[in-house]
Amino acid sequence: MSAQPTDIKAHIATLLRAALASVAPGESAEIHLERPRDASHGDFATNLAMQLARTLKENPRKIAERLLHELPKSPWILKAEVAGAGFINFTVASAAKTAIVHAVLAKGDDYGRGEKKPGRTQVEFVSANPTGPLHVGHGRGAAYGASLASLLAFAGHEVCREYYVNDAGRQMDILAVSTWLRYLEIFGEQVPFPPNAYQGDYVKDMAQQVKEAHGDRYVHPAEAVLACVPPLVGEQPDIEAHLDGLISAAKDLLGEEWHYIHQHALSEQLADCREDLEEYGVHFDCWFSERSLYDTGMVAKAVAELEKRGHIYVQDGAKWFRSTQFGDEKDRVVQRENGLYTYFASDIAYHWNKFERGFTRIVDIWGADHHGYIARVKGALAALELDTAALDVALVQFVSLFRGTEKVSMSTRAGSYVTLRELRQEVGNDACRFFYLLRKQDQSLDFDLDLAKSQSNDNPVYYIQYAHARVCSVIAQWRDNGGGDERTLASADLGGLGSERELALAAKLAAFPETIEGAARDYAPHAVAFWLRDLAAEFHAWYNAERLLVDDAAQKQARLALAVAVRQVIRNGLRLLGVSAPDSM
RNA sequence: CCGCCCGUAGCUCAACCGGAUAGAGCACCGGCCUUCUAAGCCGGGGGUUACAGGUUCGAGUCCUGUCGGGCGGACCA
Repeated sequence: MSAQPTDIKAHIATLLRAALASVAPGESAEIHLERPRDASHGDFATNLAMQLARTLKENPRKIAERLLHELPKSPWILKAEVAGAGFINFTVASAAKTAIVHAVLAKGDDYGRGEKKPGRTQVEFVSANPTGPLHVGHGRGAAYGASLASLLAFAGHEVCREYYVNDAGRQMDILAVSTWLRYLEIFGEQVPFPPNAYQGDYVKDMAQQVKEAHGDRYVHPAEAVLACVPPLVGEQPDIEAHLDGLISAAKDLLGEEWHYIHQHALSEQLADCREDLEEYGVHFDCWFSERSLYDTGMVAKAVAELEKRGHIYVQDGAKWFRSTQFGDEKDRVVQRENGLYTYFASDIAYHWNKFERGFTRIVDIWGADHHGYIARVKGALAALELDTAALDVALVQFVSLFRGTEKVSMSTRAGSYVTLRELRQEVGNDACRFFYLLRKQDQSLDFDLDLAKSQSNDNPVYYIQYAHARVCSVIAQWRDNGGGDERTLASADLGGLGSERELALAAKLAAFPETIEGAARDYAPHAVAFWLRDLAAEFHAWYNAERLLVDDAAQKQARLALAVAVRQVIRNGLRLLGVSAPDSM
């Protein structure tokens, strides 16, 4: 008799391959085994015969019969039969199902971890401009990116989590000049604050910090500032040009000291952002500076390389990348008439740099409004003869925030938004992370604050955590009543398990690794969230139907072992989602 | 006008890269606490998967078109 297989699914696949070899030699059809929703269809089902029907030109049921006839006997298969249009359904022995409990307890935190995969994956996410607090939209990108990265890592990939810091653009200049104008206000120099500058109170806080550190060192008379700026006149004044004028004025008047204001604003906002994310349980391995791409000449080098390869032309004084040759709908400017590079140019350099750092898979997580950007970035990679297939872009749809039925408008510049920090304080980190993950990232999300707050006790995350806490509670009582060390449960005799619910639970635990694999493949952490909800539901049903602390010692051991295995899998799953697994609630 | 993402129960969403009778939660109705946490369990009603074609053993899933919604279409980022 063969040794009991630790992976019954793989065992069946092996049997099927053997049958396939004798029924259709040379056929290399992929063995696809699924777990039927309907219990009457057994524990596993394959559509192999239906797949073969195409090439063999034969009735799928007949093929299934022949496969079944050639299927090697196994003591772990109780029944294998043809059903429906040509499915082969397998029913496996109880012992082959419950064996998973030992596997879970032996592997512990590593149960579900995939084999180490070759290559290096980078996941870049959030990457919000460091010009103000993160808001609820960033919260979704952060929750998705962090969980996806954890999921990929757990599935066996080497993963690097990166935040791209946009510290080189006009937005940073606007933040710096906003800070400076608030600083001037403190000293009574009234320069009208532009409506398109950053309005938030945090700007005033930074201005105050500058004053406390350096006194009036950066003060210039309001008249001197306004003298450099074209006044706002007419029906529709050009407020953008006015703002640019203020930036120029600030640079001229402050000289080298402009950089201090600029740097102060940047490092303050970045530190705030980092702290916010760490509290949220979102960690980055690398904070990559856009400005460094300019400082090291990478941007100029990237444009020069495209030019060398003949993909650049000059028109109206600007340099254009011929992205239409690579599937984009129009060509794109990389260097403006005024000599400044565009954001796109630094992004080409950035992605080239990602390849140069040795990543074999690059995952960019962008807001859905950037979707038009994919074609041009891939086009640039193709022009540089880099592997465009190595770049995957996951678009995260928008979050609309509601207070009841009232939609909350969100604008960073206007300063009217709910911050991620406020959201976390109101809803809690766990519920917040989980709520975001409860839908696919490519679905737009209505986040009702009132609902999230009032329903926080009905949030499914508590349902899952409760299952975990319940097991902890039972184990604590068992231990207090002389049960001993729970580690002894790892070798418990599982013969006491046999009810339908127990076998279904064991089968569910066995499906965890393939759930991880599928979720990682599809970039779909939400699949883990839904799966955990199902697991918790099966556990709660069992818990209500049957006592764990029964008198029969052997049965008690077996049930407790199953419960601890469930707890372990919940813990492993929640960890990937960035949600805590509390011992009590 | 063009491109991308969508359209599934009253609401919010799933559905194993084409599989068997499309599933959950919320809401609604009815039951279960002197025993391990009732943040729980058990039961019930609720669907022409926007619409029309096509591909095949089989379509919510793939293709075409129509309708409806969201987001894009800067020498902004």
